[in-house]
Amino acid sequence: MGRVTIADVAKRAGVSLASTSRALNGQVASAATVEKVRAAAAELGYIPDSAARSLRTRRTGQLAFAVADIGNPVYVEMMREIESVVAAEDYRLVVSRTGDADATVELVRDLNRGYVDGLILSPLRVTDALVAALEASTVPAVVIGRLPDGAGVDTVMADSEGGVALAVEHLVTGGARRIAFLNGPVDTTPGRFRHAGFLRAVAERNDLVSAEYSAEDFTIEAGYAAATEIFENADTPWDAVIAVNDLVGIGIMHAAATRGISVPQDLAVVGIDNTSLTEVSHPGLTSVDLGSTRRGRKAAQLLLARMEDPELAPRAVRVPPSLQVRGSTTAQPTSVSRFASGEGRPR
Amino acid sequence: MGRVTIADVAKRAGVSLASTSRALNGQVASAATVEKVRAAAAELGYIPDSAARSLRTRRTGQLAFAVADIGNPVYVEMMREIESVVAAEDYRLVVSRTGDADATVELVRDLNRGYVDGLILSPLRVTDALVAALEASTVPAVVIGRLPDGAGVDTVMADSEGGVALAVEHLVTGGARRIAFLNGPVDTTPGRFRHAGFLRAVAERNDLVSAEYSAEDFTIEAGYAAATEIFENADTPWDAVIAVNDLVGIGIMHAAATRGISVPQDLAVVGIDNTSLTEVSHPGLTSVDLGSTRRGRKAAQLLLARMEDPELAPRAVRVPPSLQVRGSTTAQPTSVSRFASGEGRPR
DNA sequence: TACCGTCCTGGAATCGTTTCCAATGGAATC
DNA sequence: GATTCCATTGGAAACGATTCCAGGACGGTA
Repeated sequence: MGRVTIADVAKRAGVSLASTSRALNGQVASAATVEKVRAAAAELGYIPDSAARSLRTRRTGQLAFAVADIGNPVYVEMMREIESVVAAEDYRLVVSRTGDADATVELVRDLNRGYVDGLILSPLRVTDALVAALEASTVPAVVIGRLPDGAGVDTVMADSEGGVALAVEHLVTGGARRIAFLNGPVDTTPGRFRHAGFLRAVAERNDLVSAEYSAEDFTIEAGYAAATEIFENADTPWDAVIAVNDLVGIGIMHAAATRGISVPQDLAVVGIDNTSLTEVSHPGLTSVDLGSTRRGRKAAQLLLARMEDPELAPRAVRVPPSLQVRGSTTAQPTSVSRFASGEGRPR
Repeated sequence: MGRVTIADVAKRAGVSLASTSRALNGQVASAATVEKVRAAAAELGYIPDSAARSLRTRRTGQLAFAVADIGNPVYVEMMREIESVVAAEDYRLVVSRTGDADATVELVRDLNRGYVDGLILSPLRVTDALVAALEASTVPAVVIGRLPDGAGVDTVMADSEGGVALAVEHLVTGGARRIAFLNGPVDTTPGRFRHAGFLRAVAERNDLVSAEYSAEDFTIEAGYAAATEIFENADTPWDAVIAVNDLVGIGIMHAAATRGISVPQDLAVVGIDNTSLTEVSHPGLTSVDLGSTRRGRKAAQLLLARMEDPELAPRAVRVPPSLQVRGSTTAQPTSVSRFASGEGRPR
């Protein structure tokens, strides 16, 4: 015995194929028919075939989430949130790697195969070709990040500038005057905007000494290497360093520990993203929360809304930042006690 | 103009639909035909439809990876590895949550919808119904974890017992005699086997004082709470604690820090899974590596092999454990320097 | 009784591919 | 020149669902 199809169910129930389909899908059908069909389907253990249904309905019940590196906790947190939002609407989540710029464009073009009903994309680098592909796509897409003004694509963006300003303000309030920014690759969206935020925040005050460095990647290792170099060569002993993300921030803290620089007494460190890592490090890493889970949720909601009504005007949502202060910027011996109290990072 | 179908390409190329399909899929076709078809397809921007293809070929090019909680770094590491293995064979990855026991069974049954060609499942709890569903499934599945002996399903398992034994041995060598085990929920696969490993390892020596506790969940928070309670009530000051996983281990270290217990001098802590978190904490967390990435890779390979040949006899692969020693068990001031050297966790 | 409207029903078309199978044409062999 | 063979080809039948559309049954009203 092979697969049980709807035809088998129809035969067993003694009604037509059409009626069977209607009965199973809650379309118009008499109570008697529904009853017979339900029973027959249950007896046979009928399970509808996705491919056939997709072919006919032009819907897959799947959404894609594409990022550069699923290893980065910030993407994991987004994914979790997105999964929970779309699962509530019975969508499955397909994960993809964006790869390099060409691969990203290829990924967007591939949407036309129709293997998903929508895409949430968080590209590290945005090219013209990518924007064009997104605008041309018949499959709805939402971008988490920044697109050029006027791009006809839904986006949800973080307020990097505002977030970094919060960090600078916090550090200055704590007495810091010599503040460095350790960026990641500058040709990326986060690299560019977080850096810009730092420049602006620093420019707004005239009592600060500042400089920008950059790590080769958004990783702990790269952060460690870059920080080590800074510590060795800097003629200015920095009061504080703001890292482009938490991973790089952790790398800085390790480098400091290795050289006997104590955090936060000798050096304050601030990360960005407020991932769960901030609570694992010791001391806890003060971090700018750019709302990754909220961005994930927002993106999922935008996508669902657009799939509902494709004619909607493109929207750009901005999620406000906040600062989560931990031990890496203030000497608070009880800074780890939140595990008992349940405060801290939003879950 | 609507979707471009293969019929449009056929017309444009001036050949039959059948020939067009063959030409595009590298089946037998004359060079001239291939050329014409290629050109026509390119001009029209033809992209084959996944649903139609799946319906006909009974293949989707998708695999599912199902775990309890994508937030746990050990699953993220597995997923990364799995993704890279299957992407090389042009498979996409669908992520699912296992949820509770019933939901897991439901998930396996759902495979019969045919939305994926295979499944990699890492269930926290294994029920008879789950095993039955897996054995009955027409879609190949591989389980990362333990199934009852004789279950006709491919599995890849960690050597929890061996791994915990390594940890005990390491601690004893370091001088520890009073060793506690902080488990997670005991009715889960990892809870059960890691605990059993501890009991056996301890039983093999007669000079040890030991006890087992359990945290309510496999999280930092639960580890912190349980450890705090242990520190408050224990009449035995423990030399070392082995945690059921890294998250709980980190929780223990935080609890220790809060109470002024210094690690590793007053208390040694060992985690399990050797996730990236072990290098974020300070000091670094010594951890039993149960080969999560290798298990992920193995699982992916087993799955691909079984899809290739469904008649294969079920296989059970065991991945050997190792111990990664870090600062939480030995006072090594340079324990964080590996970021510079590139050693440590396999990537 | 005739007519109309409502509610259900089933036949058949359709979604876009792949692939079976019979047919064609030309080259090669005798 | 007839026969065999091989390489290609195109028509048509799947794959398994949903949905259009015409028609039948039935009840109510004139």
